[in-house]
Amino acid sequence: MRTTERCSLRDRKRAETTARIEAAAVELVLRDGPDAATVDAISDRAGISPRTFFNYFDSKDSAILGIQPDGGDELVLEERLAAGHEGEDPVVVLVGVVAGVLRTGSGASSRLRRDREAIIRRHPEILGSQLASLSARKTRLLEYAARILSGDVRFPDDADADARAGIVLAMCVAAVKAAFDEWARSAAPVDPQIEERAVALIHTTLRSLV
Amino acid sequence: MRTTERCSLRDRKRAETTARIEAAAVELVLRDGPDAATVDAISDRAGISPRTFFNYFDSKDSAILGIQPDGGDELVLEERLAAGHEGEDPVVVLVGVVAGVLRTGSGASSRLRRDREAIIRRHPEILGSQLASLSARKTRLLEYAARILSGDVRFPDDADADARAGIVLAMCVAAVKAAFDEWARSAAPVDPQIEERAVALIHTTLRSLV
DNA sequence: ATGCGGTCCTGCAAGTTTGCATTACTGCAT
DNA sequence: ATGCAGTAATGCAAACTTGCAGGACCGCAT
Repeated sequence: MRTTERCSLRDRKRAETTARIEAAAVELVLRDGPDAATVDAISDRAGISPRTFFNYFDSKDSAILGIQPDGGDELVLEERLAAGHEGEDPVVVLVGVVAGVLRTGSGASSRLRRDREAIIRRHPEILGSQLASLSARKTRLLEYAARILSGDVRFPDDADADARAGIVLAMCVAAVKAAFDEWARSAAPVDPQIEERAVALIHTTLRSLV
Repeated sequence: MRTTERCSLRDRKRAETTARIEAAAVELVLRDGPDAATVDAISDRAGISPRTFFNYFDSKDSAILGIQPDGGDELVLEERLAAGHEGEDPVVVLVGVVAGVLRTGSGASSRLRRDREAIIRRHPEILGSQLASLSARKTRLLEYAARILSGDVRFPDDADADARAGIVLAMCVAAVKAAFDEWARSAAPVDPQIEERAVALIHTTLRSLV
């Protein structure tokens, strides 16, 4: 649960404010569309100042999708890394991480999750722009990608390791985006298949390329 | 030459204004840094209103690097496509196109080109953010990628063709970015090698992946 | 309970970017 | 030369985003 994280008053307040912002953002987008859901309006509804909004989220879109700023996914990532990906296909791991970042807020209520699904369906641009800034802003993600690749025997540990990590990460992001787009177009079921679909897309692409 | 494109007065004026904006942007960035080079300052120096600035370029950074808005690279792309890429490796073609978009302004004076090199070296973030928005905003690029891939026998022509095009394009963009980063770090020579380097990076990555 | 150090919230101002409406200019036909 | 239609330039306002500075609040030691 997101609302009773760790017992300090400060932490509780932060969690509550975060939840209020996410709820406000999602409700306003569903009710009035993404253009009418301005930062001012969201902040108003969440009971904070617009300046404070940006202390909680990097952008309007991040708030809508519930993507915590850089430090927030720390947990998700460490978790996945700790979950021993030894011998696993780095592509599978990375696709999982990328999809996981998009799901930072998935500890939230099922109501929120359902609403977000609807939003992504109706306004795919939002997810698109967020995915675009993923590979750009999230240096951390790149570090993790490099770390994962360095744990794979197939990848040499030379000076180009970082460059390769960037390339593989970009591939994974693009695949996740493609999988989401497909899911958004067809009135399909829910997400767990999305990661598998992304991996499958990468594999067929690679098979064609080589 | 960019300043004597097609003889209509209108076209000449447009070309001249474009050139003035690019020159102003580059000079200001070199003199005062990217933060001090505001849109207002650039527009002032170019003798236009700040609003007009955005009729010529999509963003401050695009102006600095001389990247024309979506329609601008039409020519570059058509040219490359016309130059018969039959039987050529789609990766090579795409890397060329991506690098080409970054060089839209390369018809400009050699002075401008040298200054831009210096800017990219000193402020790599600019190139980074531009590359990030490439795969996001440039729908056209994606279309071309799909077209190129559809011309290659190895790629099936099924429903996933667009998804695969997105993945390959993302790979190429990431590779070009990596190649540029490398070039920016080492006090290396000039650009023609960058495309080859990007292709090489992709190939070693693929070899490791499969 | 009080006070201290650190964190958080807020207002303000600057900068980027876009939409809309108004005005000016170019290209072309008369 | 004149006028018309389309295109370009501009001003204006709104929205997003970030840095800075002042004040409020929380956690903790005394």
